[in-house]
Amino acid sequence: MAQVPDKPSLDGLEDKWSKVWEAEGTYRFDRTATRERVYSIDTPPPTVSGSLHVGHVFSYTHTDTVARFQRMRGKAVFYPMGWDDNGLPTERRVQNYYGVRCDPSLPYDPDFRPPEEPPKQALAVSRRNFVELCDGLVKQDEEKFEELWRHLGLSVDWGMTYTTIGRESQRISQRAFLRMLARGEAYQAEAPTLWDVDFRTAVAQAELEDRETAGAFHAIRFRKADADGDRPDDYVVIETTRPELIPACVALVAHPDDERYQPLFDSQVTTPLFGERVPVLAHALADPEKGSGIAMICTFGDLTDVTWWRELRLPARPVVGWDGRLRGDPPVAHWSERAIAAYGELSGKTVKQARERIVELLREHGDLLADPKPVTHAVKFYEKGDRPLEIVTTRQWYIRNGGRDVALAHALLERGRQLHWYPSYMRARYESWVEGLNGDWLVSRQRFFGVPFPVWYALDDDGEPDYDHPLVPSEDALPVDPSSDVPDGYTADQRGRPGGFVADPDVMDTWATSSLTPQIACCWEDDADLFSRTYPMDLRPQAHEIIRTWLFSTVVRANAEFGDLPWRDVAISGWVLDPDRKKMSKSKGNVVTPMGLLEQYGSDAVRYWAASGRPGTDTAFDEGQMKVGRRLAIKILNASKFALGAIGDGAPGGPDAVTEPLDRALLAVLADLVDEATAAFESYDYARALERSERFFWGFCDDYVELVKQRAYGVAGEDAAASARATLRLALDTLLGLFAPHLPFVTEEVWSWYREGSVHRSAWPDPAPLRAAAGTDVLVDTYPVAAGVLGAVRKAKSEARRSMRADVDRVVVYDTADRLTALAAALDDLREAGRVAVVETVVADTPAVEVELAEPDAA
RNA sequence: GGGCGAUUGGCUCAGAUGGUUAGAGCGCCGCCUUCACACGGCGGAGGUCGGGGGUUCGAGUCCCUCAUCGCCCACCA
Repeated sequence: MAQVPDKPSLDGLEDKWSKVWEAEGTYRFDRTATRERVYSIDTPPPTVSGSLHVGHVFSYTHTDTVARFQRMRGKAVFYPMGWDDNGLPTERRVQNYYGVRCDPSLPYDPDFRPPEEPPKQALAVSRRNFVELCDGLVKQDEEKFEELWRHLGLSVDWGMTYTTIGRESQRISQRAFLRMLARGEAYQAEAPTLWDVDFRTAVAQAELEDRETAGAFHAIRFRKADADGDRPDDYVVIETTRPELIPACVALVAHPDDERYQPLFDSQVTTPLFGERVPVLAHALADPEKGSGIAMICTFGDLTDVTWWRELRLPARPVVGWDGRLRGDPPVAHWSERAIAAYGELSGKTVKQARERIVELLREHGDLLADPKPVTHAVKFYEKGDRPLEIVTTRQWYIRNGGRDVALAHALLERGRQLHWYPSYMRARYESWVEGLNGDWLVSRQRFFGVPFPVWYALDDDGEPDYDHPLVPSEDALPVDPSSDVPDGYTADQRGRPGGFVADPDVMDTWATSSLTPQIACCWEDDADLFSRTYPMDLRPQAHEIIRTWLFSTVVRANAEFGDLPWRDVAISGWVLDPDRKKMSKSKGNVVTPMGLLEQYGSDAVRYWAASGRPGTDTAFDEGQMKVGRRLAIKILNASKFALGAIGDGAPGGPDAVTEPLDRALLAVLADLVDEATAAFESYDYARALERSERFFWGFCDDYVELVKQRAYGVAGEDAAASARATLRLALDTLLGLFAPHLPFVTEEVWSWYREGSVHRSAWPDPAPLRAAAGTDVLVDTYPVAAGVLGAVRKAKSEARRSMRADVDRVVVYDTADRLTALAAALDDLREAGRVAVVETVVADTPAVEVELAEPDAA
């Protein structure tokens, strides 16, 4: 046991205790615990290709308070940390950091070293070299992240970290994929796909966002095919924001009930400039209110085009290539020379350039009927992208997620209802997402730093891959990299040869791996013993904006593999907002670094701010709250120091020593507080638990400690002193326990002054002994009434501008008979604390306190 | 367009299942160098709870409606 310091301080507690916790294995998971004793947490693996900001500190603190609570409740807490280093964000960071780009056609260079300074022109490196650079950089990042988390005091078992690009994750990710493939839940299809032209990869519905973008309506005339003159009546006018797609036009479409266009249905028109004959068709999705009420269908301008194209069984005339430029060859072979020349004006241009050029051409030909009408409209973007998405037909892998299967969608909605949501209203986001799915989950990405699809294709005699019968490895061979590993029955030299094989070139989307974090953390199939003790997990903590991605996809995977939920509870945390109510921005987050805050205010203080944010609620970034937290932590040091000084070195009395009515009343109130804090934590309301504990604690310091101070020193005799000391000891133990999940450093520091072991391994406060000490006949009001009178005495002294030590001649308390009876037992304490000579009580309907101060000393 | 959430003193927030004069903290003002705490303590001023209507003996707390803000979702040519 350590000494109580003369001058307790918060400085250095983080270093001191994080070292001790590491050395003692305080947070190590007990692998012998059976499932019902385990509390397992599916911690979000932070993206390491960036920096941790205060938003991370905020939400990870929430989870940590819950972990600490459950640990004190006697659970073996399974709380591993993962690092999400897989995927595009890491690729982008590596490209910028080293000034390189990946060129998969290059051979591996084992001696490659990145340049000291990033070159102006990005250096092309092989895929394997690129992946090695990624691996190296993420390791550096992960070390920094771990340091911050330790400083913050996350009670993670640091012996159990995983990374989403690690071997284990790749194995589990590939295994889960192969099983879905075998069950028909994963499939590939060649279909129109949302495509980012800068990243040159397909993207999934979950990664889309709409952005208001400036555009313009162009009124364009299409000549009726059977027109014999050049009268206005010979034309149909459409309005479009994408005139550059006219060469990709395959039909016009109007609503079946639209009388303006009914006569035209099934007739033909010709496209301007290109003279292609296309039909006029009817479809209910066409909106008579929009534009001129008739639209051109192109392959493909937007998702509605895809629907029309599919349902009306139209031909495809794609013009936009993978690079976002118009393709070199015209989409139709039989075009006239004039049409081919017109297309030649567009080919090779970006979509934007082509649009400008075709508008000029249309104007020259008189097919543009008016100046373009500027509009602002919502356009789909990849959430990490800079240019609007195009729709390109490609072969991709999909996982069934209910987007094309009503029965599966219902099953997943049902899973959502089985899950316990905290706060409960967050479930609405899950449901609206599932109900709005418009296709299966596209999981393949044409990128490099990710988990490869464990698949090869046999090449026929012409060297064409047989996509319908993919070659797969056995599970015990996983993980595989098909670009270097060879499928069973083939030799390496058959790669790419007719009659040989070829690797699937794609990697899985990040979410395809992170949707398996419960399986990865719990070591599915790789450690059956651990898995049986930890899975399905107890808690998924996460932010609300990734309900549609991370949460939903995790449910999809667990439902497919195990027919069950991956966890019982989900706790949704809010965002950190700037003081001006905007989501905390990256730039802002870099100005205010988490480590700077932790050093300035102390980790407990920053945790206090975080833990004050109620579950699911966006919270303003507020250094003022950190100051308050720091003050609370210091108060805990000092109040504990006093309490321990008053208790003295002798063995503390147990509950039996508590005899004084005021002491018994305090413990009764404290027992209620324990119940309230426990209930709050059980429903993940760490903020409520903190707020109630804090409120009690300040009253405890201001009122109770002041009331019993003199008695504890012995002015009222040994028994009365022993009662106060035993109560102080019980209250101190209890309060440290209640605060331990929120303020782990200061509570551990105080605990070490007078107890063995860690407060974080001690039992969560139990109200039963407190109630036993209070007794069944306790007058609970004794404490609040006495505290109220003491407050009135203080107020009188303060208003008289006198010292709190000033003497008081007489106090008269007016109150109800019951409350005065409760107060009676604490009158001696009240006189000592307030330096009051005489206290009188008068039964009255209206409570009041009269205070007569003594004359100040003439001196 | 649909849905969810929020709207309480200058600021940031509490106010379970409706019930005495609506609570904190910050900031502000004043006082107190008190033997746990000057990285302090004590006290004060300051809101009638976004607007309107309703239910009720009684509403910040339930219902309706409007407004503003934020977020989620949606096949916006």
